Amino acid sequence: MAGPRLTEQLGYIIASVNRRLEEDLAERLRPGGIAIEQFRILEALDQNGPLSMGELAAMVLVEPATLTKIIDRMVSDTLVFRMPDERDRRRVKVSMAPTGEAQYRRLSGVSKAHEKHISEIFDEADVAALRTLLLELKER
Amino acid sequence: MAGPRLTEQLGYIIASVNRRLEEDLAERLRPGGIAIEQFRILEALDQNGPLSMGELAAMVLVEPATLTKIIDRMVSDTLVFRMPDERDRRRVKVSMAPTGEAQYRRLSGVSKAHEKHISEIFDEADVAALRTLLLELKER
DNA sequence: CTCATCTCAGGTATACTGAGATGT
DNA sequence: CACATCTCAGTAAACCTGAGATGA
Repeated sequence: MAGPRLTEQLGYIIASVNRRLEEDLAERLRPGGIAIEQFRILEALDQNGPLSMGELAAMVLVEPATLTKIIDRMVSDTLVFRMPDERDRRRVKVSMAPTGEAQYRRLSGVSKAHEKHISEIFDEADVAALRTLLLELKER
Repeated sequence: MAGPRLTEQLGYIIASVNRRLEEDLAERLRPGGIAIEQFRILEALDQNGPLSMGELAAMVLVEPATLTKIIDRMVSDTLVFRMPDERDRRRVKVSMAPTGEAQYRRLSGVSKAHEKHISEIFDEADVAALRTLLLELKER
């Protein structure tokens, strides 16, 4: 009748690992004085060009209402700016501003270092296996 | 020079998966009107008996200061109670109260169902592999 | 008119930090 | 005295929900 032990549950293990990794990443971003979500936003914009609020919220894993406030702050800091989407004027597109590009360039080594930190724990095959399994889990 | 794509980074993938799983778990717990952290606390106490605030905080993945407030609420709801640890009186032990046991019993099927939901995506070997890889990542 | 997209506002819960109290 | 454990207070950011504005 007893449930599975907490520490053996996959959901719990993933939460722990996620916590650890976010601590590591936050630590690496601390000198830049930028939060993880903001960093991911800059990264997403750098890699995809301008994105709508909705697309960005899904990508950065925050609620739309929360993203509104994050972007408000980033606009104040002139990291990004908003623009109406001319094709569908309900949408608001977010673009990288020069300050944001500079900021991102300064921190762009962080992702690589962080990923490297992770991969040093495993050999290549394990990293690949882990990625495949997690991606499968993510899609469902 | 470009960093790894956001959506291919292991850290990001784990964050996404974690988010999905927490949504699923929160959904299952909604009828019981209990949050994930509180549920994990009840689970930890059920499986280990009374734990100190420090042990519990580590297990439930929250800061000690945050746990203090969560336990305050749970004490108000008579789910758990605090007791001084007689061997080391700096410590505060948290114990399950009868209401908590009843509440947990009512929800104890949730963990199993949640884990089952996860494992249905994979075959047994994949689940085992994933668990092993994540545990390795967790320990470092 | 219906639906989609985004913003806003109110209330609740958490994170983080540093300071304080108590005990080892 | 140094150190560990827990609590407390203040600030910041996030969640959730529902309501509103705008436009397809």
